[in-house]
Amino acid sequence: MNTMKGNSFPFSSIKPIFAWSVQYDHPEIGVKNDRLGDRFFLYKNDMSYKFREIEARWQKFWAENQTFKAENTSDKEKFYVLDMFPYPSGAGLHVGHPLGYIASDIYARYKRHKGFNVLHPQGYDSFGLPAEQYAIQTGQHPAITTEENIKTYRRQLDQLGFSFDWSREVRTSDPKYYKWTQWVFIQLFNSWYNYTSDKAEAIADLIAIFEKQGNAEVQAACDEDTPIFTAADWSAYTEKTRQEILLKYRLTYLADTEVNWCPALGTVLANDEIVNGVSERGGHPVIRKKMTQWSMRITAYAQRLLDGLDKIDWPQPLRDAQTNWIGRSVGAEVIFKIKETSETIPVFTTRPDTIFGASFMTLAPEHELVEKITTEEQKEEVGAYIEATAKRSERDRMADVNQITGAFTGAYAEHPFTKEAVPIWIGDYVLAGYGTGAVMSVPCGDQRDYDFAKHFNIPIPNIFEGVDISKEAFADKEQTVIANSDFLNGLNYKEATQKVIAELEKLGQGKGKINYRLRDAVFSRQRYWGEPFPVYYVDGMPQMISEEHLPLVLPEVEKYLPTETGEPPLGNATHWAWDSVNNKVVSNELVALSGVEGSDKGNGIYPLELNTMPGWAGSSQYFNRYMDPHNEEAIFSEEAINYWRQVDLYIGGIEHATGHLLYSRFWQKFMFDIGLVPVDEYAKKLINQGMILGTSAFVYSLYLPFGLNFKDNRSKATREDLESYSSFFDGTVFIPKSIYDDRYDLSNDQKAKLSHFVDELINEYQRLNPNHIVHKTFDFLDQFERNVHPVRVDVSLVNSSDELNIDGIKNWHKDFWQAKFMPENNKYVVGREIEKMSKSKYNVVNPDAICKEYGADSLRLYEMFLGPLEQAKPWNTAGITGVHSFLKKLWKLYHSGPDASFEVSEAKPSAEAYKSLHKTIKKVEEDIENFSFNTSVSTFMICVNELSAQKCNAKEILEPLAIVISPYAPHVAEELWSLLGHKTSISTASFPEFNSQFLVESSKEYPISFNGKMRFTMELPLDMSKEDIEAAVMANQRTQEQLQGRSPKKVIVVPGKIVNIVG
RNA sequence: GCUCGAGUGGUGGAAUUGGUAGACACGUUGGACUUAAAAUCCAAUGGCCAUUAUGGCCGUGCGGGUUCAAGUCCCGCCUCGAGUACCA
Repeated sequence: MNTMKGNSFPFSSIKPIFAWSVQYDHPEIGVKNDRLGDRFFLYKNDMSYKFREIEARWQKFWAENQTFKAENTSDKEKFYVLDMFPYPSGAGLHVGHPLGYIASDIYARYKRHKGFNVLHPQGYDSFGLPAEQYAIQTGQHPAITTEENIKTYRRQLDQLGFSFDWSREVRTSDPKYYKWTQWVFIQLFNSWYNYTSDKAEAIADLIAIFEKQGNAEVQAACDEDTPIFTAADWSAYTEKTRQEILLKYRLTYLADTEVNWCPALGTVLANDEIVNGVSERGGHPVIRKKMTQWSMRITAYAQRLLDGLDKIDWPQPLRDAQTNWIGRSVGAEVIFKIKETSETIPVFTTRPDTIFGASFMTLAPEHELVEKITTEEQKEEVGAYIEATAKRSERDRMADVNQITGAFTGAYAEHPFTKEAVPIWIGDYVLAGYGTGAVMSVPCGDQRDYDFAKHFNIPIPNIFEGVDISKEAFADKEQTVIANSDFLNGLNYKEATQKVIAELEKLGQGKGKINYRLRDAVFSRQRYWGEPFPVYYVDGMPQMISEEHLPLVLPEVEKYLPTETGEPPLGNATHWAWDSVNNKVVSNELVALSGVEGSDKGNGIYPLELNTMPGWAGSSQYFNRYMDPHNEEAIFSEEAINYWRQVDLYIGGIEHATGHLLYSRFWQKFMFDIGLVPVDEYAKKLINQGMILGTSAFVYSLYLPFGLNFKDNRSKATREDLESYSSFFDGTVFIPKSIYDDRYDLSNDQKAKLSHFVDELINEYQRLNPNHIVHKTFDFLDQFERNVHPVRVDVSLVNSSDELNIDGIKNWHKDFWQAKFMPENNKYVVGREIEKMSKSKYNVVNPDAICKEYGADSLRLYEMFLGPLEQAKPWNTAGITGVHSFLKKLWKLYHSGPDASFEVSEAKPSAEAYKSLHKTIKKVEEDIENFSFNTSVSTFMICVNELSAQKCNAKEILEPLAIVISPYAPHVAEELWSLLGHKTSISTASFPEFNSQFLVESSKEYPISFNGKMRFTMELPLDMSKEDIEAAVMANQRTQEQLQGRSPKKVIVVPGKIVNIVG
């Protein structure tokens, strides 16, 4: 919270010569001011640190001189520093956003000082949902909102003094940019994945293979239902069939995908938009529905995405997240024959060694064979079960894991070895989307199978030697010795697995297999504000618009909601058909005139795709596009990509671990395969900056029954209100137990306050209802939940003493004020909670105010000073005065002249001054290389404190010092640099060379410890021998005092470090 | 449940390869300057004990261990945070 402390003068550049102020609740004047207070000053100009003026001047200078423009050719070595580009939301930047940008900016500036040609671009991920939702509500075109938001972002970024090369700005929603997103999509469409060469290849090559030999020998990533065909079959197929088959191989393909469909809203919902099976907004029913959607065959790259992680310097948690997400598991596919039919069921298992323990099989309810194999007697039960599970969303299914449900199909499979009948069940613990959607259930070795068997009374044969399975399954494969398993008896897990796979292969009923959890990525969204697909449909088959006619620009629509027939918003466009003869977008009406849709006799006008691409489309190639952002002929030139190659340092949040950071690696690998980029990992090193957390404020509002439902704007219950409740409200006031336990982490003071408030209400009630007996009860927690609850309020409306700005609240949230029975005059109980900083949590802190009050350099230093970059940390402005006064001290060092005017001395600096400077150079250099920016800030403070104490004003010290500080506080550094007489930007200066000779010491303050505990220190020459040190220490009187006459057992002397005496 | 990360003063956090725990800052207290305040400067500030000085004891989530020496290494726990979840 802002306090009255610190440099809070409205005009920093002028210093008060006379001033008086009115304090809060001034005892004499009796004036109560609001928090910011009113101050009246008379000012005179002086030479103090005028950060506002300085920062504005240099920001202007950098912009006018394009100081940070990077060239694609240079004698210097290149270095590419990248930030994750922001989504320009309407809320603007909060103090959490710049954290990573400040770190990367420091690094980029440092690398420039170190003589690198640095590429440090910035842009906007400007397609996205918030702008679209705003458009739905207001009718405002998302492009306009987006443009406005970008302006705000740009202003906010500029005021922080980042060294971005803005000439390379990209925006994903700019047709000039998304032209190339569409272009990559076409390349993906025209490619397939060849497992033999282990890379993506042209679809034309695949066609050539099909023409020659069919697909039997082709090892490719393809749909599971791809039929096997010969060359003769291929030539006999119709064009449409061929296209259908090719679609099963393309890296981007159309497929029926199961989605959460909300008919009332006419859109697909993400899992977290559904609560208890109904939509979060509106409470409409949601069903699981198959929809034809574009998908990306990212699974083809599963292994390479895994292997690539070893080649890049990314944080371990992030690599772990991707590894888990890809979820490689090694096992076997086993094919079970179904008795009395010709059908087979393949299952995937990681424990083929336990096959003799398989006492049943379980299929996912959605499994396609379920209908075929279910017997007449079981039809009803199975049908009912499937219907019941279909109603439950995936999320619900996951939520009640403990509930065991299933149904018997009546069918039996044949065990591959024993040939015994294995009953086939269905159960929703088996997921349709993983493996084959079917499992062989081995209850003795898998807890889920065990629970299922117990629940349905299925036998649980034990196939492990000497293990008790009467209570639970035994899943420790390392401890397994197989028994009751024919040829596997006595073998351990490894041997048995090998053997059983060999036997299965002999039978032709299985093989070793590696399975991945990773699923193909759905690439369609039923949204307006995204990249249109460069796709039109002829006879239901997708056709690509040829590359030279890109971009296919997003059409205008009347409204941004789905159409009445449930089509995506683009279905509202009147001009959204493709004239394949003239290669342009034309009116939809012309499609109807083309006669038979798709027929050659028509006019060649076809419907365009109505879905748009997801958010991660544009962010999957932006880092490469920055290298050559204005190229209209190609996504980037060969020279540019070969010069910059890859990102050397990428800074961004870990929340993108399994989204953007995985998809973009996939795109890069694909682009590598088709020869567009020289490396298949685009970011050599990645750092995750920790989140800056916000402190949310809650008001614990008491919500007694009689406080509800005021019809007018009254904030206080009347006698009538209270009496109207008397019939069912017997006077029991439910005192929240929570006041007294720690659920809401209330302080004693808050508890007392809330408790007092309750008492007051009871008194009020009793005054009005004297016949009622009122008693407090602690028993009705759920009543409390309903009656007293924390209500979020904007943090800016609560001061540091937990006082509410009541007028502010009234304006801020009308409903909040009106709906609740609240006490008058600040008798609120305010609670606080640290959580993610977010507009929806009303806990954002805007950097603008801090910039205004302390300046960008202070904010930059402070954000770094908060703690290690990678660590999550709550925002708290309390300490910012520290870094701000550091900057003032720094400024003073260079202003030793009369009236604090600029003055530095040409005189030779002292040895101490050299030492202070070179210590700092060394430490800061190490810190930046290690991304330990917080410790650099304290190093600067130490240095400036030392130089101030030495009264050092030597140019020879202060000039290099400005350079060392400039990556962190670039504005003040530029100003000092120019005061030192330089005409060019400090960013062109070389980082000072560290010279160790200034740090050479002749003696050392040795810590003398006894049994490892330091007792005193002794100053001894560093060139003293071990023996002499020992002698000197032993001769010291204080050593003898410590020993008290005992002779030491041992004396450890580590020259230059420590002396330890063991007594 | 699984995976990863973290536990150090009133607070944020320092502590290279094991070698003076608490750097640097915030806050607090006292002082200087001032009619008064702000700003600035100085001093103290892990806890407990002692105080005439030199001091003493305990301390990095808990319990063990290795070592001359452990915040740091090893073993076993506890707590918190993040991610992920019926993945066969």
